[in-house]
Amino acid sequence: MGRKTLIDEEELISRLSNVFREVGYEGATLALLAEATGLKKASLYHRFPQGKEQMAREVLEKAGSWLEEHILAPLRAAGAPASRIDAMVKQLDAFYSGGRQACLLNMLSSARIHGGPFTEMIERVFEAWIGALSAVLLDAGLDRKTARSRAERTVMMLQGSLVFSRGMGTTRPFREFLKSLPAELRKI
Amino acid sequence: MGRKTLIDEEELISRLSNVFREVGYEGATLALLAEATGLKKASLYHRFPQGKEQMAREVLEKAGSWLEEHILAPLRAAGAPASRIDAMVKQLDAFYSGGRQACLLNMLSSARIHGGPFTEMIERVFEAWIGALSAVLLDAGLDRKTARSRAERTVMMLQGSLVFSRGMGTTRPFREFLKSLPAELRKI
DNA sequence: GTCTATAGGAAGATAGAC
DNA sequence: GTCTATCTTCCTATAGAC
Repeated sequence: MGRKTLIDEEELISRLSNVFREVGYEGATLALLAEATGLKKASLYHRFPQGKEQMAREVLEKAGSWLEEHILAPLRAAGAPASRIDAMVKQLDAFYSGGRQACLLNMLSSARIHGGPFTEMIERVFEAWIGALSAVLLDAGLDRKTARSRAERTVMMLQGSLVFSRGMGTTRPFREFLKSLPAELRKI
Repeated sequence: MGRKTLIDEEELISRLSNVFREVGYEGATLALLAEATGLKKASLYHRFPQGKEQMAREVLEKAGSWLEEHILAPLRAAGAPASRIDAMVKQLDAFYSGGRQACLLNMLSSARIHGGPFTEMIERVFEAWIGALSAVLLDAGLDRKTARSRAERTVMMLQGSLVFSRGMGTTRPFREFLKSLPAELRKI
């Protein structure tokens, strides 16, 4: 030992992600990130030569590809719109740990970096999410405008339920929102 | 000069508030806060002996009393529920600068302070807001459970629309949400 | 690949003059 | 009440041994 990888890539990114989701970009000190990963600061720099900004970028990229794989791909898959939406709900529940973990898109959007290196990626993720959700609702028979509007409202309600859950110190709002979502989207 | 107050209380809190709303608690450095207010760090400490934490606390208190005065009191006032809601929408639009400024309740809820000195106040503000909104919807003829649920959803959508607006770099989601709100609340 | 040690700077906070 | 100057602590980042 001493020369081997002590923590695998996936777990490393996941632990870093937890920190950024809890305290945001500025709140995530290298001391916190090191503690969460079990690595020393210098080891983190070996893996991420550009430091904290690179860590946040890779964490955000990972979240984007996770969303693509576990949420968007299933939304585009074959099957009834209703069952595709049920699948999304299940994955969202897991991704946000039943409402206990905040969304990176919210926690990183205030990072005051020169020009904002996360801005573009955050926009892309939001856009992809709403696009895929719109497509399902189109399949379900909604017209283009209504589908887009309802997709946007869904993403906003998800974000809002996470903010509200965190602020109130309970996961109930998030859980109730997820529970009501399939019926909401089926309306009209 | 030199011994006089160069900035009045209200304006001071307002400028500090803008910084916390933009970059959150950890992102709000004393350098930023000093720049925004036109005061030097030492002057800020003269006014806020407990430093940044006190600044954030007073800013949050001010936001709470602003909400009470401009949003909750009008919600409780005499008049048709619909017109009281219209009044709230107008005030919300001003308070969030048409969607350009984030909500303190979101931006301060991740402040990683020993035990979280803001937690309690954030909960209280959310609770008061939803209570007042529920009461209006009760007046409008909704049953207790539905009124409460719709009030919560309104607050969540507001938060979500602000998060989404910031993430997408446009105020459109916030503005559209506000515009649709009166009709939404009138349903059923 | 991980570590200890440390540089260099920015952060929060204070002292004391005016 | 505001300022300049300074202190201390924490933070980001690097050097170099193993």
